[in-house]
Amino acid sequence: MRLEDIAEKAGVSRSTVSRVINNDPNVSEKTRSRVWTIINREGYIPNPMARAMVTRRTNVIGIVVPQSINVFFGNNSYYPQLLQGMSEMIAARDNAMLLMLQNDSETREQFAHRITRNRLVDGMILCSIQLDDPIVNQVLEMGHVMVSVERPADSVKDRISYVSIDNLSASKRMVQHLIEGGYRRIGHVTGHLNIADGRDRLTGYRLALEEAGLPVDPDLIAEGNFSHEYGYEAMKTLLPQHLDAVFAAGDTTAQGVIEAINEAGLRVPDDIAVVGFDDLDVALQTVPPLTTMRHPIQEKGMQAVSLLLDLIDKVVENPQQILLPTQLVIRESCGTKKAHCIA
Amino acid sequence: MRLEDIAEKAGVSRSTVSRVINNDPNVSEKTRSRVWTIINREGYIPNPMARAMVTRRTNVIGIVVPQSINVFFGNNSYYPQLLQGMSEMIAARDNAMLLMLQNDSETREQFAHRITRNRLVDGMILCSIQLDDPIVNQVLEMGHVMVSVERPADSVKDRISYVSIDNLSASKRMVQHLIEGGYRRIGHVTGHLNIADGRDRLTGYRLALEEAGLPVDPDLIAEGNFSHEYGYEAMKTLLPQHLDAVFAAGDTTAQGVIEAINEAGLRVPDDIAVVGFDDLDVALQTVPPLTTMRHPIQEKGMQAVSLLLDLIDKVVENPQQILLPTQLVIRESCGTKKAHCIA
DNA sequence: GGGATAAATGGGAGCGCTCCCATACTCCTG
DNA sequence: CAGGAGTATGGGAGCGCTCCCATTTATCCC
Repeated sequence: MRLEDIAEKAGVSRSTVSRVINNDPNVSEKTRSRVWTIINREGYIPNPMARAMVTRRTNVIGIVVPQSINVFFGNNSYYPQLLQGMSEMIAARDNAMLLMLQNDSETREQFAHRITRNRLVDGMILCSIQLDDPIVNQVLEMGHVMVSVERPADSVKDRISYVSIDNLSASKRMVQHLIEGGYRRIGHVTGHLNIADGRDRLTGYRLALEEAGLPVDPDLIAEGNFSHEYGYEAMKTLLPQHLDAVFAAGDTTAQGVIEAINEAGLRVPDDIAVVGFDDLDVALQTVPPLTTMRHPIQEKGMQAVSLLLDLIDKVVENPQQILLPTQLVIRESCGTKKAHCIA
Repeated sequence: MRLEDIAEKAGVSRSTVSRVINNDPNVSEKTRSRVWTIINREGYIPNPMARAMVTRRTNVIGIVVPQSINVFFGNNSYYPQLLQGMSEMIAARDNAMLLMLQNDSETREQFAHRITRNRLVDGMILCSIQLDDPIVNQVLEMGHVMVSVERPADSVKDRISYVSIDNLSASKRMVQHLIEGGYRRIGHVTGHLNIADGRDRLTGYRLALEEAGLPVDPDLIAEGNFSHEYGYEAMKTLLPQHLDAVFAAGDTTAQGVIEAINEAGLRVPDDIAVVGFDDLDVALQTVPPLTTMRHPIQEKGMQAVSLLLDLIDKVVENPQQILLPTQLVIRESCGTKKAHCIA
């Protein structure tokens, strides 16, 4: 069933049917309703390719996930929430979502090549890009419209729109809360330091200590990558340092940290306080429940899509920066609840 | 850059360039290499819409997930593995993946309507469809090519191709293992009973008991839905029945079951043996490690894609059924390892 | 070496839409 | 009631490819 067939059945021209479908005001009420009747009766659906051919818009946007999916989804509610938000907004704005995952069988370069050669999408959302990620420049070079859900490297900051949070201030706030709680030897298990989120959280940790006049001791910092496993391993290396508190750059990491602490026969928060970041599902499953920094992940996905579509429609211009609010959520793992400071 | 521009630069016709791109053998080696040189130099990439317009193939396949993503990905490695497999095969066969998720803001009917009206995809893979799912009939009605990764209801079995495992035999085998281990009061926390996987596993449980001459006591069966929470709740209702073993229809469910058992002050497997199904990541994280039924989830995703593309290409005909092998993995949670029966 | 056969190439038509311009029709106003 | 502004409709062109058929060029064998 083609548009032309509908035109014939309705006794009007192609143009008129096209106008009806595209809500052009220049159609008489009478004609409009007659055409709609036929369209519905015949179950006509416009051919998206033919449409895209002319309009140069497919209404498909790409979600680029430059890591094997197992890393992303494994026991971690961050990406599901992000994707859910994107999916909601994509559907609301009548688009479709092309998921571009890096496969185990391909290198970063091959993946970058594969996605940049995709001429189907109107634009893409880059998830968890690394600061020196070659994908960014390649996507930029190919002239694709894009939005990152991660602060981009400074070198490309003025060419890339993004939606994120103020990781620096938020993690600084988190560490300040520990300091206010009376802790002095505060360790940090970092996130992935090649991802802005991870690096900025480390910077925030440093700033909080410095501003409080506390030393920033490299021996109290262990590198992680947001994962449970690294949290566990990193904490084991930190244990001999006799910390009184640990700021883990993510909740999943914090879970691993708690595990290592318990395994050493110590208790949270009595022996060592632990705080996380993100307020994922897991923050309520740890024992004790995790003090963490909440931010609207699903909302981030929605805003990213919305921004991308606005950029595509040229209703706004590159580069846009949207920072979403964060909220300190105090639970039992930081041990300040019953103590002096209820922030 | 259009195909025609390449033709001009190479001094050949559109047709010849098209032949080169599509690997038509009827092009001289000399011409072929000259054209490729120009294509690469100019960075030409064919317009997929124009191509799709003529060939009636977009090389995009839809992955239909008729549940909110949180249900799917939440703390559960099943879907990540499945998606990963699909992604690998989709890339290998030079296609793209359109992810169609049911949103929180829409009903099942709205979702079905949205996806069936999609004229972009060449075919779709249905994930975890329910036995009476209206989506199946609607997709069928619209004439979309599809593959299910779940055994479809009998009423449509002869019209739907699928890739799955023999859930019935596998779960029967699992329960037989418990029987061989000497257990007699074996309970079952079911999966989602409106999904074939869940229902078939219940049937397998029943058959195993019947064949062993044991009674099938409805009081020993509690309904779950593959989730952790339901496993926990279901087990609490089962606790008064003095079971000596429990077959959980999924590993995540088993995790909840173990939690409930521990909370009641009982131990696994000494007081109650527990077995799961699927061999997800979580099976190694429970204490003790979970005896479970392994099946190749990633492979399932790959086969489903491969089958779908073959159906689209008409190299095979509907309906095809592919059943993948299962493997009993014996760990500590069933208590048979040190006992008489090492199956 | 010439005719038959095969290989290589070119160009028209058409996929199903949208967009633009031309035309027809409506209605108001002086 | 003529004229003009606005409203409604129709039809050609073209988006960038592929496919088919016609034509040209190379190859082969007696």
